[in-house]
Amino acid sequence: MPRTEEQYKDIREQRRAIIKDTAMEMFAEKGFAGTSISSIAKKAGISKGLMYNYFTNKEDLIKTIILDGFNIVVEVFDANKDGKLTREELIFFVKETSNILKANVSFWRLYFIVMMQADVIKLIENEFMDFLMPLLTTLIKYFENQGVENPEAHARLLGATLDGISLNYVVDPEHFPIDEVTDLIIDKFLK
Amino acid sequence: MPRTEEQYKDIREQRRAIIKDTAMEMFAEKGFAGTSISSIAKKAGISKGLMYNYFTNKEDLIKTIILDGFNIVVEVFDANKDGKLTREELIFFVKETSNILKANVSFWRLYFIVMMQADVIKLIENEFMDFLMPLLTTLIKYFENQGVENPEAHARLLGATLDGISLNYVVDPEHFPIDEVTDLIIDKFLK
Amino acid sequence: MPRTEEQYKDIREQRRAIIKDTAMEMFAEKGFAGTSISSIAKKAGISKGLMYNYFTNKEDLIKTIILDGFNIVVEVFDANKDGKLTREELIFFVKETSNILKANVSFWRLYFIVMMQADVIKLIENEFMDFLMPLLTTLIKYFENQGVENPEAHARLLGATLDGISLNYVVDPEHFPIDEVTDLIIDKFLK
Amino acid sequence: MPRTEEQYKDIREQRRAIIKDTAMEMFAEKGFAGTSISSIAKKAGISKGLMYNYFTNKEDLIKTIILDGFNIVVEVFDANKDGKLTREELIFFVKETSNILKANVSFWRLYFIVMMQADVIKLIENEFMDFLMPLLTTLIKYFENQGVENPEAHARLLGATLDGISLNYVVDPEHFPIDEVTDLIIDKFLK
DNA sequence: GATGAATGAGTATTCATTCAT
DNA sequence: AATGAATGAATACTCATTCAT
Repeated sequence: MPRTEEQYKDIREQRRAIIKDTAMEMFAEKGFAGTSISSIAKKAGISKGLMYNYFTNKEDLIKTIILDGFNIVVEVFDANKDGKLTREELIFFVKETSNILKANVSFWRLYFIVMMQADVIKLIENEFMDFLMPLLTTLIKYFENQGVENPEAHARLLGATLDGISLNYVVDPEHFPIDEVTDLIIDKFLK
Repeated sequence: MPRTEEQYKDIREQRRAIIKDTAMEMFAEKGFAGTSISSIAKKAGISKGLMYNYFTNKEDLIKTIILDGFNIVVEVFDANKDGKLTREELIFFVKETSNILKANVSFWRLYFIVMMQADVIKLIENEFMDFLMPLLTTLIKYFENQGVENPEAHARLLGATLDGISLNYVVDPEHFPIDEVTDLIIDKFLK
Repeated sequence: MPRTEEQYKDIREQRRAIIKDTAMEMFAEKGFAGTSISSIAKKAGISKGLMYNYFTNKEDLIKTIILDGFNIVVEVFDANKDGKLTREELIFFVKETSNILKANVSFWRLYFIVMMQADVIKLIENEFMDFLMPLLTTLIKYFENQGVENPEAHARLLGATLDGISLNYVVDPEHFPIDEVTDLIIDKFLK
Repeated sequence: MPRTEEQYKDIREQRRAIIKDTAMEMFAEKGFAGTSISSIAKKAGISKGLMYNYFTNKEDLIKTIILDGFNIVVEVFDANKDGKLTREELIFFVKETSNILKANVSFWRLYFIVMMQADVIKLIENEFMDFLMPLLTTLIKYFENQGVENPEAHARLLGATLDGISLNYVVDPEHFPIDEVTDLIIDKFLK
């Protein structure tokens, strides 16, 4: 009996996930340019040719991986999509950032490593900005409403700080005191 | 008659400088793996073959560049070598960080990119840690002396924040308001 | 649908044979170092890249060719694998050498020319010794059992003589009286 | 005081000799293609550019070396030019072969390597044959006078044996017992 | 859908040779 | 005569991508 359309779709999606996971691991390990399509295929247990059935090319593969990560973040902050931010929402936002990191360190470790690569950044520059700017605008508005002197500097500093924390945690999750540091940010920025 | 030894030395040093500057710019622009030796040669106005007269290979070139910059950093923070930090010294430290970044964006861009690449990290891992750990220790001591509740969290947060700022500035130097953000850090952490 | 495993195997074996034959001819004509991979590819009617699908590198190619020849010889002398040699076996051995040469002069002509090249010898030194030493040891034992005064010199001389005959025959098969010379060796060494 | 013309000529000739000796050693060690002009220059203690003042190019250098050696050989066997061979002369001939080999292994190593390369053979083929054929004829006559059944087979076998010995010795001069083997030939063929 | 053979442009690197000084 | 910087063509090898089956 042939598989149902549903089953085929499931197989495809599982396989896509395997390819993406494998690729992310290898991109993190050897760099984007240093990882060949055929080595990913081999490790993922499929043929080279079949890779192109799932992703149109190498660029598509890395973009998909990166955008998947964006989407997770975007989804989490869905609550703020109205463009307005209360103090409580922002505190949630900050805490949630650390929770997401802690919940899946290994994924985000790879994610950061992959994202930092110059050639990768170049590929997703536009999408990255499309994702980042609304968040930044919302933050700036928040600090404006708080009546601080330099709202953009505040917003940029908070963003940069969250980047720095993520990076430090992800590089050395065992030693970086993420909970204390998170509390400290809230204390410094949001009290 | 051949040129004098002095003349040959001058030629070599000038050429080496041109190659390093050009390479750094391109590595920062396109990444290490994404920049070919021949494209550097072309941009530097010399032949591909001559590159190998000045650097034994691509790895030698990137290492030389990284270590050159590393020496600059070590020299700048030499003042803090006593291991004790006053508030004024720390403020100087923070400001100097942004000054160094601004003074040579393209180098620090490359520097960050390189530090993120797993296989390149291994090349200078040891030297990097030898440089970083004393700074962290000194920072922790500073916050201990300030009598804050969680000195390590403060030190880590400040370090992470400087990382995040550096990263954000380096990725988009035209838009990131580094001076305002720097003032804000001083205001938040060191007042 | 992909080809069957059988089909792929057939394709690979045919291609490998074509590449090896072409390479041997060119190595004999222009020397190992003087023959480029891409020129072999062109003459074999395939792309440069495909060469590396069949042989991991140039060294692998020459080694495969040389070891193919060893294996033919080893197989023929399989009968002597017990390490003991009767006079009859040794006579068979000597006669078989000339028979093998006569049966495929053109192959062995190329083979000798390729084998004589210093850079080639260097690459297969170990394998060559692994192949040669057992034969030599067996020969020495034979002459020991015959009670001659200097068994190693006898064994070496017989080996060198067979080399010289092969070389002379292969260089000029039409004029070199291989049968008479073979009979003479048997007469001189094995009576 | 400037050097005399004579002195300049002496210096040139000494330098040419040094270059040739150095080159021969390196060609024998690493093969012709595997030895770079600049490595010869470095080992000979002169600049790369000056090499071209002494030899018009790499081919000129190898040809000069080969023809030099060829002249040595012709000179040594001049004594046998009368076409008649006594047993004592033939024994001297055989012994002299091994003496010449032993006296300059690295040259003969190179010489054999070069003779094996098809395109180089064509350069000196004629001179080589002019030298070899009379020797063969003389040998055949010798065995005729000895009253052996098949004089040509004897002459060919002796020639081939000397070739084989030369080859084996030159390939592995440290282990090949050339003196014992030489004595054995004399014993087998010339007693 | 699936395979892996096949392509060709691209990469780092080497080296004989030239040339300004 | 002497130097070594400079060139550029050539080489081994890689890899994203295509395609016949």
